[in-house]
Amino acid sequence: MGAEGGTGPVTAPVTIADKPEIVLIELLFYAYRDFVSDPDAVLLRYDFGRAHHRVLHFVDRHPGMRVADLLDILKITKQSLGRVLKELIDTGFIEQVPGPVDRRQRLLYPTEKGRALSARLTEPQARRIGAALAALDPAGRAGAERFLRLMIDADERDKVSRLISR
Amino acid sequence: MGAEGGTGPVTAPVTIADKPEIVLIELLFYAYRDFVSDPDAVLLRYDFGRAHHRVLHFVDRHPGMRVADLLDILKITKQSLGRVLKELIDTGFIEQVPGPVDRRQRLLYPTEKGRALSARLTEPQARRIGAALAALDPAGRAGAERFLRLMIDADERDKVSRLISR
DNA sequence: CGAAATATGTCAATATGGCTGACGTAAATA
DNA sequence: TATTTACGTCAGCCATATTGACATATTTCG
Repeated sequence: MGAEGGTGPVTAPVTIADKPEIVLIELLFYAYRDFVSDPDAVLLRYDFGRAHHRVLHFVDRHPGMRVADLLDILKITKQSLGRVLKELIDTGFIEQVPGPVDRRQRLLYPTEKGRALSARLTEPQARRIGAALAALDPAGRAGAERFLRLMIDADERDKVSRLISR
Repeated sequence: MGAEGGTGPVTAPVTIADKPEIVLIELLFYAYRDFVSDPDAVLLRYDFGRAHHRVLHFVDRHPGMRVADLLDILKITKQSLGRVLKELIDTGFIEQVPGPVDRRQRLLYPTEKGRALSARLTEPQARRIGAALAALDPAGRAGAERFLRLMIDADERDKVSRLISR
């Protein structure tokens, strides 16, 4: 093979002919990059970051959820969650209520204020999604949803499906 | 209306009937969460993180790209890129070559070693994508791809399309 | 009942990956 | 020649994550 034996620069691009899956790999990157940036402007006004958004979203979506459930969704440690959650509680967006049956639990609820902020953060993302779905036919919409479900770890899919569909 | 005038906990969940777009919003979160974690195990062995992966991927995909192009894809500052890029260069995964026409540029190329690592990092993600696509019919596949393209900022779509399709 | 397990919180140190601002250099361009 | 461009770098800081250790209720189990 050629004279370039060294570990010099490789000039041949990786094409989608070589690896067709690259298209979706990269689309996921670009899509997520832009999609998650939507609420940044609003978050800034509250001195919050994306971590606050994620926490508030899931607490708002599943009022009364346990801390452990939230950790399992976010896949972070309780120490990481701690700070962000504390700030959301201190500023009155989330409230903790002792579990009525198991009093070790501290069930998480949004306040009215929390619900309102969550809705405001969801708004631009929902608009983006809505516009995309409107541009697709039913088969396309179903494909998008199925594809994303299949991106989830196989052993998490049922749990996620249950969370989403309620 | 009721007696609960205070800003007490809100107990009503947000349902997908209220906001159908939430399904896709959450699926994007769960999908990305698991999808990007695939290469972590391999990255660990090289003392690299996800930032290294992203940089190596795009340099490998577009050999000879300019630093400015990379910044525009990643949407980070040159200072952030700096550290990660330096480590990839110091460890021999990426090489810089002065631009032949504009010598201010430092064109980025993967080394053979860099190409190999990039392929290894891509592998598990490509498997995940491949399995998902295999489970969809052509209309579903097209829908997934179109949906993700529509998640990208409108004024970025053409640029991204050009990047991907070469 | 007492021991063990569970749910949660917290303190401390550290890593990663981002940011802003300031400044420097070489090369292209006006 | 003056300005702009492409890139790099130093310094400090912020957000978000980690590991490990330890504390406190409360529930469950033997």
